[in-house]
Amino acid sequence: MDGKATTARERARIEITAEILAAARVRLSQHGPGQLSLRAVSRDVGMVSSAVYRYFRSRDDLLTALLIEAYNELGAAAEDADAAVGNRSAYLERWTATCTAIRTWAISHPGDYALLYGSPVPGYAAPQDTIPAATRVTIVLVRIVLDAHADGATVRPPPPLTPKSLGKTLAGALEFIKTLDAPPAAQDPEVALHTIAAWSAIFGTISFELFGHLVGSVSDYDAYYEQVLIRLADDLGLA
Amino acid sequence: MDGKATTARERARIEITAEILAAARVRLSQHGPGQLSLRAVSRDVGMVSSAVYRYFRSRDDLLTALLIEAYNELGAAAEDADAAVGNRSAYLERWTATCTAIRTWAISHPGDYALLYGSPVPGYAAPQDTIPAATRVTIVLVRIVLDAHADGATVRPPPPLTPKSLGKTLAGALEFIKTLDAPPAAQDPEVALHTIAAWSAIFGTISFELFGHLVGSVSDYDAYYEQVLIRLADDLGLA
DNA sequence: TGTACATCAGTGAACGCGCGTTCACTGATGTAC
DNA sequence: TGTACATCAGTGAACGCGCGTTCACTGATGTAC
Repeated sequence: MDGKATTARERARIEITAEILAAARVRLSQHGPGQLSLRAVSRDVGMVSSAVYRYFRSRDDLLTALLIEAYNELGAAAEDADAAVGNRSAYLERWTATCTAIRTWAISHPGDYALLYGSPVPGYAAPQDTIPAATRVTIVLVRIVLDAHADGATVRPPPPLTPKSLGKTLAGALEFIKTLDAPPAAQDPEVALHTIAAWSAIFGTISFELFGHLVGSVSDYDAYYEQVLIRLADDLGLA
Repeated sequence: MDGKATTARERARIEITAEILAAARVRLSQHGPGQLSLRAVSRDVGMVSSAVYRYFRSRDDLLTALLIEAYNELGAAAEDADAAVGNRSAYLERWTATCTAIRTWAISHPGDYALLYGSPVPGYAAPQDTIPAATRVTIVLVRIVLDAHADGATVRPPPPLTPKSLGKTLAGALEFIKTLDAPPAAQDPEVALHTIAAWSAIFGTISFELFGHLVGSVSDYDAYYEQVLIRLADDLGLA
């Protein structure tokens, strides 16, 4: 069992695990998180429901695996979109490309998106294992901001009311930013605040679109989203 | 039946309808939309499940009534918070008070909030009846922006890339704004864009907090939210 | 004011459904000698 | 290379559960005369 010679059983196990996950993803994309059940997935994959227990200890385990896979897929989409921009100093372009990729992914995987960013699934609490996957997309966005600020970008001076304690409020975020080798210029509560706010705004905008809150107000979601992105980038000092 | 002399039956009907709704709201606040079922509500209210059908034609009817009640409660909270600001020209104060009231309501009614702004309930589509109630909170926010812009507030000039078609993209929103007797200065796609974006950002921020996406980044949600509000107000030209 | 009938609220049993999970089983795959 | 045993994937029945909805019923409230 030195990892080289995989038996037929081992190969089958990996393949079927993937097959179950894929079936669950399809169900999720076509029917939403509410319709996702272990039995439904087992039916889709052509197994008896109890057989799935050979691959996932419980429904919650399956959910966790799904969350991780979906987060990773979204994260990869964001990473790829950013990486595809040749001019690494075109921060606005990187920002727009990344955010557009995020929305594109969300629209083509509405069920997954609802699972990740909609109301939490009742009776299920995501374990710590999902964090690294969940963080990938965030890192892409933050990295663009950090790169821009290493290159002289600035955020508008804060309004007069900013309390001294803002750094403490965002200590976790600032710590996280340090992890990413942030330039000193970006290790600033004001930059962190704008970044977190922009991050929330992006997902708020996508959620409003997908969950139907913009019906009647916005007729061209593509155009709307692009303009929102540009304003957010402007706010972050990207160009 | 001239509406004056209500019979005991009629009074009872109104009271019990309200009682059922109240029980459903309690369930919602304590267990979330996933745990909301007609049977559970009937149990809470001490009735047999079939009896609820005397008051609501179906589960979907009950859901609709709940949505309307919750939207109205949120709308009223926002309206009250705005109205409580004596100086009607203190737009930043009105904005902050209103947005704070929205978040306060959301936090004390997380289940209702998830029902209104989280992932849609599977198999349920909200009917048109919910629109007026849903719009109330939006009107409060928009009204503050409109008042400020009638009073000389301005939004920063848009970045160079703004397309001519932005007005068409936001035609619905501009139409809606006209309904509210918007001053000419505010009948501007750029103002509309900033307003819708701010509206989405507020609910995105609240959702991120309630749905757990800020865990680890933000330690003091009150302080964080207040600073986000101030930046949004700044962006909208409020002061 | 009293009686006869109509309306309606609430009961309790039943329908068919899907769910997560357990368990004893069969039969195929892998391993040790 | 062949045999004996251990491991494991998948089956099918069963468990107890909660769900939305229907239906014939009882008994109270309302209405017309």
